[in-house]
Amino acid sequence: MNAVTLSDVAAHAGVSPATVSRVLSASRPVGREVEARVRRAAEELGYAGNGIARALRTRRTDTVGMVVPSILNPFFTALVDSMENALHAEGKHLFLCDSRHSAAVEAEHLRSLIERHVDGIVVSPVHDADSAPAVERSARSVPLVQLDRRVDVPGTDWIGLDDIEAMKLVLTHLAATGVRSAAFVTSELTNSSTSLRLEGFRRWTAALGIRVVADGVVLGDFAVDSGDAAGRRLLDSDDRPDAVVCADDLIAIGVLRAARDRGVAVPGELQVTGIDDIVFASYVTPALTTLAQPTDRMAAEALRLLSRRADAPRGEGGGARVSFAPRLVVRQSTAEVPGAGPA
Amino acid sequence: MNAVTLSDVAAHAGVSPATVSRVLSASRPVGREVEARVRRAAEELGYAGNGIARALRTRRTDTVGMVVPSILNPFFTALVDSMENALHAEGKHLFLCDSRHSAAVEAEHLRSLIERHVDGIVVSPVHDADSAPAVERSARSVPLVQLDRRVDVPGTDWIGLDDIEAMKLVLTHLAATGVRSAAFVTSELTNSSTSLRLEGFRRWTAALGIRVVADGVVLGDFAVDSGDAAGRRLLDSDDRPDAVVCADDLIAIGVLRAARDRGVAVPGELQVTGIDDIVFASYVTPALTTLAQPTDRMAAEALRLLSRRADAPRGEGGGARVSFAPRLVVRQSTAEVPGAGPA
DNA sequence: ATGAAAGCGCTAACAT
DNA sequence: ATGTTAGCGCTTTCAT
Repeated sequence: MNAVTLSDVAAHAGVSPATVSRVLSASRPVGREVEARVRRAAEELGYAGNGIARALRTRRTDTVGMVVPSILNPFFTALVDSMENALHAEGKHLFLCDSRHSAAVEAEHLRSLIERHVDGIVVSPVHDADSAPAVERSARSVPLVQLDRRVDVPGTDWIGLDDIEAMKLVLTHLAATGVRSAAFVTSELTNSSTSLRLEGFRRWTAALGIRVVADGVVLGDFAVDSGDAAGRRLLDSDDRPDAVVCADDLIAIGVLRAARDRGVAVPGELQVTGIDDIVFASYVTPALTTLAQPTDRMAAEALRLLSRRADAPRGEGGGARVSFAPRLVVRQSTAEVPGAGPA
Repeated sequence: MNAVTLSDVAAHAGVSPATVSRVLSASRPVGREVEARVRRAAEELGYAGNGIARALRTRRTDTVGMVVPSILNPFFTALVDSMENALHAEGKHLFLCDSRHSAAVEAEHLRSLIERHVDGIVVSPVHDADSAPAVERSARSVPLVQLDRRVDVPGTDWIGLDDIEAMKLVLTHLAATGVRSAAFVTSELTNSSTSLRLEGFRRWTAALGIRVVADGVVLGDFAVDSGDAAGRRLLDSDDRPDAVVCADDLIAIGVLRAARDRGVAVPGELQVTGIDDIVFASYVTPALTTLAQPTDRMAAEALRLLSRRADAPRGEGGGARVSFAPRLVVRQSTAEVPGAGPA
């Protein structure tokens, strides 16, 4: 519909296209009077510019692609928001892709992003194994960092949570409230977060002398319904735990619902914890004790690593692994710590 | 990093660039043997293609831009998800922009999308008045439809909820449960949804003989904390309503929290309703009675209108206004309808 | 069925 | 400080 080109502006202002380009991109000094004429011409014609042509020439799109397992998961929504903020501050833009938990869709998105020549890619791979080939291939043609989840690809950077530390924080808190036995509810072991959190759970229950109940590790999805089902199972068991530690807040909210349906008092008879501190964690009843992830800092770090890769000569180099410690947010789904006075 | 071009493939296969293009885009018949040779060459060289160059030439990007007030609002998250689904089905991609409730940021995003030559724009304008200039300007250079919220710009299409019908559904239900007085909590009157919902509230309370309490229309934001504050105000008032009708689920969740803090039983002493049926509406206590929006159908309709505009010669034409009726989802925040037996 | 050539709109050498 | 020229990688007439 709009077809005003840079050459049109040049003709209108009586200068060369190069001069117009210099004025509009401020890439080189230009005479005061000429500059004014060019600006006025551009204004009069309603010149809009063509980012496609510019990108073809400069080989930069000022765009970063982001691929997440599902934007419907509030944690990823928050991560996307943090990335958008961070990019906006640098005048860059975000091209968002949703894998809908499918490695095939994810691979397709990655290919498309590379074809679009984004300046970098931030990806949270859906699957430990299935995601690896596409991630590896992509990392060869564009700066790429993994965020939150990761696959094992040599020479790529990763930013995420210190999962072991996360489990330490949660279990130490629970131990202080008097918990003697616990269960762990998480997703299938097909992504990195899950595996590490389970490892942390095992390590720190052992270290703190908390007993893991029979069938005390339940695998499902990162979803409320999955947590609900797991909760029922655990509550109906003969070996009911003092606490259910969940690998994310959605699962924890499901467990809370199961407890309510079963008439089990939280935190009186059962304590429950999550991870992520999604917005709704504070709105459920009882409000959820969880671990907050510093998504803003993670996003900033992701961008830093991305531009480092962009500047690097061609450095495969070692893959950086930057993990952030979460912050424990104590709410009403866990019990008071004896001796700890009220705030 | 990757620099394999179509010409490289052509040279490798011993054919002209034109032939390679024809094979890879299947745009014209090509000899069987030649085709095989080209495909093998592309494969061997790891040819990826350059979407920028293609877009420059074809003037199509297979990309639709979407601009929403805030992706952190779960309703918009759902809308984005629906759009992504619909686009994915047609092999197109979504370029998502978040206005963070700022008309200035929104205008910037719109400009950027046009510069990127997206094939179309779907926008939910943040502000009745402030958003208008940029929306109007954008609509002149690219097919554009408004979704959910709208500004008054002649000749642009809009898809959204039938807000009057929405209020009718809610209030009819409340009347049936025995509600005699009500209040309405919404955002400031700076966006289209709010104004229409308020109008519907006024019209249908009058029609159904429901009294609007003193100071019974409270304005704030589409946010939980805002609903919480409004809820306290209404509950502390001398003229406490039987029901609080909220303009979205976030507000309603805030009102529920206020009721709990004040020890007011829901739905016994106070009934509460929302709009949107966000995922968490069913997880709060008591689960929220609300109106579900058919976001998938809305997204599909948005795309249909978009391509209609793309095909149109240059038709300003009349702006279509397509509104969808919501579906009432009755949960525990409203009372039983007397005489209506259990399901 | 294939190739040659032009050009999408812009920027970056290279002149002057 | 400004203009001239070439060309980013692709598709698409127009020839053959």
